[in-house]
Amino acid sequence: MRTENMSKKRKHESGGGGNVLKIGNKTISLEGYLTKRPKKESENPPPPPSTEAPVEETLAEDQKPLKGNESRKTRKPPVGGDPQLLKIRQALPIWDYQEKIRSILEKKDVLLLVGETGSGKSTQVPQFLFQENWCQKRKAKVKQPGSGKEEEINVGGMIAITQPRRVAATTLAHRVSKEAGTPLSGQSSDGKSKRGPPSKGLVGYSVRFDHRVPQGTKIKFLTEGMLLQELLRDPHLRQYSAIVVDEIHERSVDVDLLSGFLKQIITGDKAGRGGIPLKVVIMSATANVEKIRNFFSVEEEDRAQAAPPGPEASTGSSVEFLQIEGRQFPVETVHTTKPVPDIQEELLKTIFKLHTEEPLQDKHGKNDILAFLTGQEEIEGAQRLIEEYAGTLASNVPKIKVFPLFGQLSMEAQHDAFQPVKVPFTRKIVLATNIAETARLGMESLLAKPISKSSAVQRAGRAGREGPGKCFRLYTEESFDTLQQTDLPEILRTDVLGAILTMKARGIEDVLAFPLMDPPEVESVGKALIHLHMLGALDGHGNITETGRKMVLFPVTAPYARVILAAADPRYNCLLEAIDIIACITAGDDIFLQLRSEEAREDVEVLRKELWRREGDLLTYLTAMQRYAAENADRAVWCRARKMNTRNMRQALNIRKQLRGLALRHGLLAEAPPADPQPFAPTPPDQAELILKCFLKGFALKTALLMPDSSYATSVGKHVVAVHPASVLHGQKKEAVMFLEHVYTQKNYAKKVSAVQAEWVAQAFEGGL
DNA sequence: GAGCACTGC
Repeated sequence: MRTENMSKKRKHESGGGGNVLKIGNKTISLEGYLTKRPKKESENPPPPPSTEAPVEETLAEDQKPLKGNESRKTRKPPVGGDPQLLKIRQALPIWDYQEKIRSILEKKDVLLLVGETGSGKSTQVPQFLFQENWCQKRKAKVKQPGSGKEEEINVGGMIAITQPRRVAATTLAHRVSKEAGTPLSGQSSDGKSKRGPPSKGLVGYSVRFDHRVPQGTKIKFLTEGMLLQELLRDPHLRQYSAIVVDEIHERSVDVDLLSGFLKQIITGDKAGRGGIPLKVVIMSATANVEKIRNFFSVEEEDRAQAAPPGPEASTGSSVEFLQIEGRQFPVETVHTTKPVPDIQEELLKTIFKLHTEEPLQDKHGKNDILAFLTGQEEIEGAQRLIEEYAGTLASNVPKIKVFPLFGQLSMEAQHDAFQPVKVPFTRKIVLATNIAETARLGMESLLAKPISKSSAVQRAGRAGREGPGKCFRLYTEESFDTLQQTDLPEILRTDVLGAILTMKARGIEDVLAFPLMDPPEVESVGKALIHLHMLGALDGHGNITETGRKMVLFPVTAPYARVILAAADPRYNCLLEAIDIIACITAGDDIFLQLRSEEAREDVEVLRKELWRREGDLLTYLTAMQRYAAENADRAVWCRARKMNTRNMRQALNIRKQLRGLALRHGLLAEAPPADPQPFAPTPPDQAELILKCFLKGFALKTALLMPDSSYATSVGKHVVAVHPASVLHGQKKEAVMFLEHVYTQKNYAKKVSAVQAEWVAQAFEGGL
């Protein structure tokens, strides 16, 4: 049973995979919640593949391409692996389509595959394809760009499968390597890679902070962002024979950009790949794929541009379409008959009606309840009310155990929400934000979004994955009818600054001509171009500069990348400090937890004030990072004493390490900084001034001057902004402030605020700092 | 004195 609530959240479906999920070092079992496999199998998890097995021999046999006229019918199923796993794989809806998929891709370069979550497409499609003839590594001749000399290179041999999120990529890779029966090891960026000779394996993955690509990898899972990064070094994606783009329906900016680059590669002249085509499989969990299909269909004009029409030009370039039929239990969807005046009350009524009327368990499993709410506060409120009311129930009614689930909860608490309740005669109720929707916890679910009808319909279908289900929409059928058909893709909702720089750095001169499924407004592209010019990433002709090329090497937004470059300049010489600050800011939510009560504030006031700096939030972040890194004892204890977000501080340290490494590799740092812990020494005021001037290089537009009436007005546009109460500069008057973020809520608020001098701001605009 | 959620390099 699911209860859903109107919410603006992004939806998401997880990829295939098992019912056990690894997050960092933790293994989270989804059993008893949204179990994907029949009970029997999940109760008897197959043994891990033995590392003693003759892996190399297996590989040699399995990786053999088909010979000449070898019959496909007689070929063994791909990769031995575990026989129990093979049985599960054979039961997947996609299994019966494998010959069809192979035969399509033998003839065509592009396949659009629609299949529900759980159809097995993410795990099986790459395994269906890696032995194909076209998927083997080949020698090819390409002309060198400058000299025109011919050079022999390797093209192809690997399949890339992109995922929107890291957890999905790593989880799927683990799953597929198990199925394939080959170890998933190799170079790990965390320095924990195993000793001894590098192992061989069919499957690898590459995500930020974590790369495991064993020797002989044929199937590589990566995040969309990571493939975009690879595109910088390898514009023709020469190491790949095929790219599988999974979860394209989510329409992230990254997947939209990736689609554009892939379209250019498949419609281009292929000279950069020595004439060897790149196969592309586009996978979507939603059926309304007309736009995607049209986008990848090669129009006559595209083809004419790509190559002069030849006898074979009219075949082989169109998009093949294949829909996988899923298995579905019926889902009863119920709307309210009239608009709900109080959503909280309606939620309670629905939950308790279900609780008293529905059995705790039926033959399909437990009847737990999952409800989606909009935010943490709403969840905490609902939990209080439910528990209060549950206490008044008669003793013959089952007990209730409520599990809240939102991003700010500790990993342990999030983990709890996925465990079956151990107390007998008790129903589990999970109250979640859209965190439960993401592959973060590997669980697919339903969530009504007022903006997307198609996904609401799709989600309702999902309630019937393990057995008949019910879906309660706490709004009327009429409001459902008013929902938009689909979501607005992210690229139309957000700033395109980063997207434009991504294109420019990958050789796109005319960004307006770049193929996109949903091109943003020309005006917003123009604004981004101007902003990039101001940042020094583009020259007067709109061409990428050396500065711009260096900026894209750093995994931060363009303004932060500009700050990093400025900080590396000998005139400023504050790179390590800038990196510390940027790491803290980009690690997620604020590293300082918001304190609600006066009491909580008093508890940590003394310790927090040790970190405060009169210069503002940036220098405060710097102090926090330096003290945290200097901490020799338990860093988690250090965080808790100051009510700081432990998870984000750990993440900040990861980012800091990555940015330092990149700075070193690209010559911004002469030598590696000394290892932690280093003794803390406060940053002197003149150094603080240099740091703030560096940030002005990236954020000159985000400055405001003090007005005679004590308000602040932005330097450009003269909009009134107020310093956010979470800032250390709240309530203070400074002649000018720089803010890295702003939100418009009750007021126009500036966040991440620093005190600067009006003169510095003027200099930043003149570019004369 | 505030307040939506989540993702990526």
